[in-house]
Amino acid sequence: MKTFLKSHLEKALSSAGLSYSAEDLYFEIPKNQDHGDLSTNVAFTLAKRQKANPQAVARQILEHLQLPETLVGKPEIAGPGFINFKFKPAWYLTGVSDLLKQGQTYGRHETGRGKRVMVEFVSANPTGPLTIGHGRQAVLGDTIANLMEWLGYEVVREYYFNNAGRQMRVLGDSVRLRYLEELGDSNPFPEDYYQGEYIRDIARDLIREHGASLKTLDDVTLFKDKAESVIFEDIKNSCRRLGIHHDVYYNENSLYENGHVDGALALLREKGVIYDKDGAVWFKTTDFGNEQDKVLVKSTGEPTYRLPDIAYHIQKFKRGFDQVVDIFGSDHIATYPDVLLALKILGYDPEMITVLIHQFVTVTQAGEIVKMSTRKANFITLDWLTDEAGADVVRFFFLMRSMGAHLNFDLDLAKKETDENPVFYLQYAHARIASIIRKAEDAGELTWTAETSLAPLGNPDELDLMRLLLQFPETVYLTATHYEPHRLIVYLNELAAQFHKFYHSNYVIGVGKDLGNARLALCAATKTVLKNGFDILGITAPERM
RNA sequence: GCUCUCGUAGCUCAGCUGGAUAGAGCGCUUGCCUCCGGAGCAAGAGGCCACAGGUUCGAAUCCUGUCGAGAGUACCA
Repeated sequence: MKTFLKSHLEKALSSAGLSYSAEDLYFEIPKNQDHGDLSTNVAFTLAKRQKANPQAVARQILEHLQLPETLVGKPEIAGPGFINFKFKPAWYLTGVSDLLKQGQTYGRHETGRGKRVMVEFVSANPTGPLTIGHGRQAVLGDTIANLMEWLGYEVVREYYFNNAGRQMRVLGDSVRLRYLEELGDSNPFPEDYYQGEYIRDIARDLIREHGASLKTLDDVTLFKDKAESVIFEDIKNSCRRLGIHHDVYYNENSLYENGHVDGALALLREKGVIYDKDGAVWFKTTDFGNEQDKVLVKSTGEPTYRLPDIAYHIQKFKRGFDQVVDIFGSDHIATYPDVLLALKILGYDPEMITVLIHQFVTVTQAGEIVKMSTRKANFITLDWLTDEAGADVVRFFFLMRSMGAHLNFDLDLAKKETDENPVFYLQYAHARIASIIRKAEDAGELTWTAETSLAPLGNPDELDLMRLLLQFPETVYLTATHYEPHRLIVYLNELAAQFHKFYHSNYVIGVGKDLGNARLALCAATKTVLKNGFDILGITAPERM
């Protein structure tokens, strides 16, 4: 709808002899419907540049603007120089017919066709169950991946993990100590070890499988491996319950085995941004405006997380991705600038990497803030939340706020308010439409197809509903390109509200065949858009509730 | 100390390259079920958009400063 007007406007501008650039042509949907369906402030932008009166410029534009009268009404100049466009019903009718023809592909785009994008998310090391914080990231990542698919990209969902290093040794030893404890040997359990009950569960598993035969084993490898496989399975299951899967689990260790870590260091060294001091290897980030140089390899010979991260991202591009999306919690906010800097030095375009930082979930219970820490075991697991609220509610809840905002999760409210959760409002609209369609078709009176004549539609409720339906493709596009899933929820909410409003004063059944069929088709169109939106969000579209 | 994110209704939050009268949900008040699903609809109360300056035709939105919240600031990840 915008591109249509845009091309006409461009013609008008050039025939009026006004110079413009593509960015000048911007349309917005006015908040106030008296201002039409679309509005442009192009007269302001051009007037500013030429130091002219915006209203005069607007008049000049309109003199040269020719639009098909069957689709668009006469544009009007309003206020200090806005140009407002109002569409005629015919525009909506053809739009909704198209919608019905496209069905479940309505809202998809081609902009990413032939391009590959990787979305990396969760990437929690297998040291414990996923928490609510991980849950937010998991749902965000999966939904952003869905959105990229709707833009036409080929998407790979990736999980990066590390099963080596100190953390994992501590994990293994934690299991070992619990194992001994369960067998009656009490040992002091260090405070910085993993305190969670799940460690004890794993230890009991080992007793079931091996009895006391591991008692004299000092090497933690077996304990570590067992913990890793049990926990990883648990993590995957937590994701699965929310409809989330990963295509690739990328092991940090493979970067060492294939020489990519050393390779990355060597490349940086060639660029002269590396030096040795105090037995460690340093990255000269101060040359690029940083306060401090960063260590890439410790004096122990062990690399810090930065170096494998750099190597990993080099591999992402070598593996042929055109675009990379990384999703981190705000606790990783300091780590990515060094990685991006290194990639830039090595000649990669940092624009190809989109780093999305989401704020943490703060959990309150009985007015108290619950602190989350995997190690302290004072955390709330994602599984628990899924048990309590259900997958749809969990997904929706994590998506409904912008990721830059802290998400306040009131547990008491989440538990007792499930009936009034906004997700039900949307799903109810879908179920209600399904019910109407069933009833109308069962009565044998009404039918609809993509060819059904929508001409009888035209009252304000119907036009408002159609207007919103036709905004869906653009909403998907904006939601995806801004990586802001909550925008789609805001839109779907508006759509559901408009449908309920339409429903209350416009009968489908019992109003005659022509109008009935047309309204039935409008219901079907609404159902399609809701369903397509739910698919992107990953929530179910119930036929009955 | 420094960096990043944030501050909008009683609460939780939207507000699209800066646009016209600042919105939604929950909670509160009041109406609406002989009729397609009342998990709904309609109406109402509720605001110095943290504060102070600046930029311009125009600021919740951009810039500077102050205050307040969160995260980061390791030879931990």
